[in-house]
Amino acid sequence: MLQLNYIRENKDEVLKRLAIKNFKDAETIITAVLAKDAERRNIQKDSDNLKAEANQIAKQIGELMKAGKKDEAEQAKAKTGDMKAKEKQFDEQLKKLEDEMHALLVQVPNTPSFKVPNGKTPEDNEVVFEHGAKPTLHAKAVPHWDLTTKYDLIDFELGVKIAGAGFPVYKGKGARLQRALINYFLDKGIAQGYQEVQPPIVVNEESGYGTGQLPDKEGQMYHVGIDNLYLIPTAEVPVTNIYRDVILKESDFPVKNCGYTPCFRREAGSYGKDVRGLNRLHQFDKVEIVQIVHPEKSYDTLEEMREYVAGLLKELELPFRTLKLCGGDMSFGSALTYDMEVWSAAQQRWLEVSSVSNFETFQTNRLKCRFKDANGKTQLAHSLNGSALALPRIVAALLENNQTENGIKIPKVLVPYCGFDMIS
RNA sequence: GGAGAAAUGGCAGAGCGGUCUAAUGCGGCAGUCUUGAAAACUGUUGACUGUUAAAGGUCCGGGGGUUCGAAUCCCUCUUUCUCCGCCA
Repeated sequence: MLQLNYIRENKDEVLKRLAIKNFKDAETIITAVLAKDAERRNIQKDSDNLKAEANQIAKQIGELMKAGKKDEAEQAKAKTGDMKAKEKQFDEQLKKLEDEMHALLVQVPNTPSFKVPNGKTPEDNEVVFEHGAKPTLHAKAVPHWDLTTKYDLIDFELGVKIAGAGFPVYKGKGARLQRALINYFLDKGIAQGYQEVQPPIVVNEESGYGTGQLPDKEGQMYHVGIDNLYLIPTAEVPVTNIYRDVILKESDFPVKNCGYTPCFRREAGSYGKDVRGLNRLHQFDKVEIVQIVHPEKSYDTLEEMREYVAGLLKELELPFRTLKLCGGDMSFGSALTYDMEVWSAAQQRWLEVSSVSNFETFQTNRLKCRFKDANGKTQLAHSLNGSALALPRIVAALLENNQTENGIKIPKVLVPYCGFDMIS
């Protein structure tokens, strides 16, 4: 959520930046917010004055009672008259205005960094880095959904029987490969200075709101109605919410956490080749990295995180490219996002396996995650996160790219984790 | 799931209707002393809002109520602890 103060003082800049994100109603909403804000501040002033007066009288009555001057106390009581009713009226007006302002503000996406390229669709994203040659496959090469069946690694139909489409059952070496990847990603994260955490995989409303999934993406999450909990769509939600209502010390920076969790996404409305095989699932595994940093450092941190994820892909020997997302393709809360895509050789397409974003103060403002700066002033920290990495599409690319006539080769770094070097 | 108790500042803990702008201790920070450190002593030490700065306003788990006045009384929700039951 954007900071009200910032909007108040930089209206034109906010509008200019929101335009990069192609946010249509910017002018209308921002103007409405500022109008309500001005009104609220006026009423607040009147309300505060009234309360000050009432406090004064109450104090006097206290002193009179103590001195045993009952009559004078009664006279003072009479002075309070309709103050109480007025106070109540002010409170109601203020609450109404605040609610209305809030309802408007949560609709406004984050202002993108000026580094964000203009554009509306994924085609407008900017390729900033490309690594590795696309492999040439043998003549009988097939997509991963055929390989998983051929080698009995993943049973999609069995998952349909147990839960539904999009909930695969990993078996044998397929399951072991999953476990290997999770351990590999976590070990790398720890080596990079991240603290490993195992958070809850359901969250309450407040947490969903804190990182921006609510109210914006209500329909994308599985909801446990009876307890009013949401299955997490990413570890970002519980891990970032660790810092909700926390005031950090400057010496705590950088706060680095990583965690493995299953992730659940309803993905309503998806269809076709995008959801074939492992391309898009309702439940999948992911290791997430999250950092809370000093505002001046957040863009350096973003680059560091991008490099880190790129390093993982290099070690896995997967051809990949890095995209800087354009205004129209960025997520709601992000100020700058890099997507990492691996080349899936049998499908002949790029698959997104990581998204690394700087949220600046967008999340921390909702979370009230702050720190005391050198001058002793509290200010909002910056939050960032990235997938490092999401498993299914990595598995898809590994299987497809490394298939030979004799089986599927496991990349060197994973062999110690898998306990085998070939799936055959 | 049943019965009982509790929730106060970074922590411990007092306050149970009227200077509470919340005692006291610990911790943190600054100073004195010291070559330096420790100890001791002195001072300081929350968040939000508001203002050029102040004044003022709000906050004692959340929400609501009683009252001229609520940390303190009432209702409600949540959480924690103790005992019982069930259980990986």
